[in-house]
Amino acid sequence: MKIASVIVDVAVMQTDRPFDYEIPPAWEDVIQPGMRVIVPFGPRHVQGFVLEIKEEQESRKLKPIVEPMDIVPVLNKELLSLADWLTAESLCFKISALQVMLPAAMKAKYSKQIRVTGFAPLSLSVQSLFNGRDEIAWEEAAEAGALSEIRKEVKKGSLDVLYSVKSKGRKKTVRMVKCRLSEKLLNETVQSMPKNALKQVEAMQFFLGRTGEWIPLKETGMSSAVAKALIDKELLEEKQEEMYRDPLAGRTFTPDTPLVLTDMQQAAIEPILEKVKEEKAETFLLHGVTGSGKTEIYLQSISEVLKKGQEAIVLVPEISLTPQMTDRFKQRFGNDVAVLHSGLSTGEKYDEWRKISRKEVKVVVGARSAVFAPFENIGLIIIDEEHETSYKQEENPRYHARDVAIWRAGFYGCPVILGSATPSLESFARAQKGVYTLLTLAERVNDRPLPAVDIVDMREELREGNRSMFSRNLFDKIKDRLEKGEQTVLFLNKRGYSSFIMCRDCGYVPECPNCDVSMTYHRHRHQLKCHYCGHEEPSPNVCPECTSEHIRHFGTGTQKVEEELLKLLPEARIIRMDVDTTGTKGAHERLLKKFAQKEADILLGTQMIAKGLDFPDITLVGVLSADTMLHLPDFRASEKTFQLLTQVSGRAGRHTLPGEVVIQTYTPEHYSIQLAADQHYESFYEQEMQMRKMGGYPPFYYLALITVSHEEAIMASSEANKIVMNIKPELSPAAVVLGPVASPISRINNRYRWQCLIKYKREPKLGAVLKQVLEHYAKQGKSNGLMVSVDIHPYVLM
DNA sequence: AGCACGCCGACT
DNA sequence: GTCGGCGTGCTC
Repeated sequence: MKIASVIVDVAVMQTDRPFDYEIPPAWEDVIQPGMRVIVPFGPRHVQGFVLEIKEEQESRKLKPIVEPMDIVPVLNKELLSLADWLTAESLCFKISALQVMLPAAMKAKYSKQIRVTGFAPLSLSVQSLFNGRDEIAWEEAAEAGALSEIRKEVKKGSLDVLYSVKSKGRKKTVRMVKCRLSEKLLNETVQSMPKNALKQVEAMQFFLGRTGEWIPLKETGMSSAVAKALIDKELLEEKQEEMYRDPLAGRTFTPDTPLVLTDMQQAAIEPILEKVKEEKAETFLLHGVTGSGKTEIYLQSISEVLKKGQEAIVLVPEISLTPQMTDRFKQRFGNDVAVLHSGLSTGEKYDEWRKISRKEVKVVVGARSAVFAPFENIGLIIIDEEHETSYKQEENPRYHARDVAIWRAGFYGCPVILGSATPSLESFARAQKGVYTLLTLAERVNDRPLPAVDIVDMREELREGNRSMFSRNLFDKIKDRLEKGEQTVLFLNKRGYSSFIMCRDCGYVPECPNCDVSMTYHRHRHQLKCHYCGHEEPSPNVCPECTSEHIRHFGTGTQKVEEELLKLLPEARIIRMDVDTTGTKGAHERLLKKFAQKEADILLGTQMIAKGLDFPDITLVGVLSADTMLHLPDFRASEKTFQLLTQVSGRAGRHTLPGEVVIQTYTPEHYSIQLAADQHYESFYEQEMQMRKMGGYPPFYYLALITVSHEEAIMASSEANKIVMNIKPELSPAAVVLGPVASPISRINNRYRWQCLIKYKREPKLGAVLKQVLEHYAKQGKSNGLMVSVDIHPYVLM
């Protein structure tokens, strides 16, 4: 008999293995590895992925597959083995690794119906619930509080529970109609149709000269009632045609042509093209200062790949997946490009995915998850802004897109380009060691100078009596640009946009009742919100501790900056970009467009404006507080600060007008600020490498983070201790185990969190040991309420 | 994760 | 004596 081994859609340790199912003879030629199927699992039906198909001589009693969910496999052999690797690397469940490769629309949606069997009579109360129908939704019975009643009926055999599985996403279709008559017959019919059927005659006349042609119903102008009548009369025929939702509808792209490369660009692209030609896997680190023309190198490398009939994947950080960026790919490669980003609806993403899967496009530009694009002949993978932390997924499977890209490139034998003006220390260190090949673009295209950078010591400002958030230096320069009609970008180096409130009299700061974090103030709704558990409450007008009315809205959010700016420069036209103003679809694009068209003088924003902005009239960039990020409990704080400041500075003076940058800080002596001002990557690298070496952090050590949580602090800490005791003897003496200590965020959702950090260089057994820990707590933990999670190569240590 | 089965307290 | 609480164990 033919047997399929299937991974079921139940993400827990106990079901994290293949289950065997009989393939019914009817599906024997249909079902293949990589397909989704519906299988019975216990009393219900669930979605599953076929891993392999086996032929067995002896028949055994297995449940049969209910039905396939796909006509062709959604995951090919390569992606299936990538899932194996992901599972092992990130210690996730196999099902999570499989799901992450597919668009959300292909997740299963489960529902239950209750059906009358007719085998036995129904009780009166249940009869009235069904009210003549022979099937109702489970939820309806639940709402009516009739579940126990229903259960009894099911036992009696008078009712049945149906479990259904559906794919979430729908293919979008359009109704098409065609006239079935010949031209001659149509003419006659139009004449002979009853005169009172005016609309029908009108509709049929539309088809004169287009008989036999499929036309979207919409274009014929007839109503659906008319269409129905004509179809019933067999004058028309209809069908549903599958179509793609078009996220770029109404946008046109002026095709562009390759630019002439500078000598430096030429030198950088040659080794890449060579590997493309040889079809050899090699990872290049393309280190190019801002404005040095990395994108053109990407574009021309891709061109070469397409010429060979191969495909290319381009990863871009979500935050810079702006039209400005994607348009360049669209302009160069037109309809060969699919774009995947979070701004698309589930359906739109599904459509883009299908275009890729059917090989209707050759290039994918997208955020992290686009690294799983189901191409089968990849010739190049590019990761732009390689250092961005958003390439690491912070939920299971906790993968890094860079690692996945390199794996896939190994499979297909193709190069990977990691591009950045400020490479991550990990990547640059690998380039130094020769693991990656370093390519350098040291100068801006056309020799445009890097902008001049002023560092302003805000302590000094304060000492001299300037208590505003703008230093005199920055303020004068903003005023100057206003007068000259040039543009300014003001950057608030702050995670998010949020502020908190504090009582000025007693210093009370409202904290989330469930989590150990202060709450975020949302001005538009005058609410306090917790970003970790979602708890919300009205913002108090009186201090709950001391009843003082002096409540200060603390933390300089962009809104506050905007207000103060307007006070000082009422004539300035300001565009504010933060989570509040870019929440709606397309808002991001709209605001940037406004700025590009010079409808504003100042663009004020957070992280999201640090990248990709490339407007000729930006001649001033101001960083309001460069060091807010520096004091986070994160060994990467300096690196992040350096990267951000360098990126932001790169926004100024990219065209003919020279640029200036003002960086305001309370710690002007810090090397990450000093060296970012000098745009001196190598020096920063050297300096930071020393710090990492001393601290025993990456790239000198790898990290693994174990987090233990429990409702009782004691339990979390004692179990974390036990774990450490158990792990330590399994590791080599070279490994360092830090902690356990309480997590920086010591409580989330009423669960206390303890963590321990393992630093290691080579621990072949570590994966197995950690898996054991997870398995142990999956069994035990369920009853004692303990949760344990493991993050290999973590980016968030909180 | 669901869901069934099973074993103990408060109700008609 | 039954209803329903949630501990335990299983799902090809």
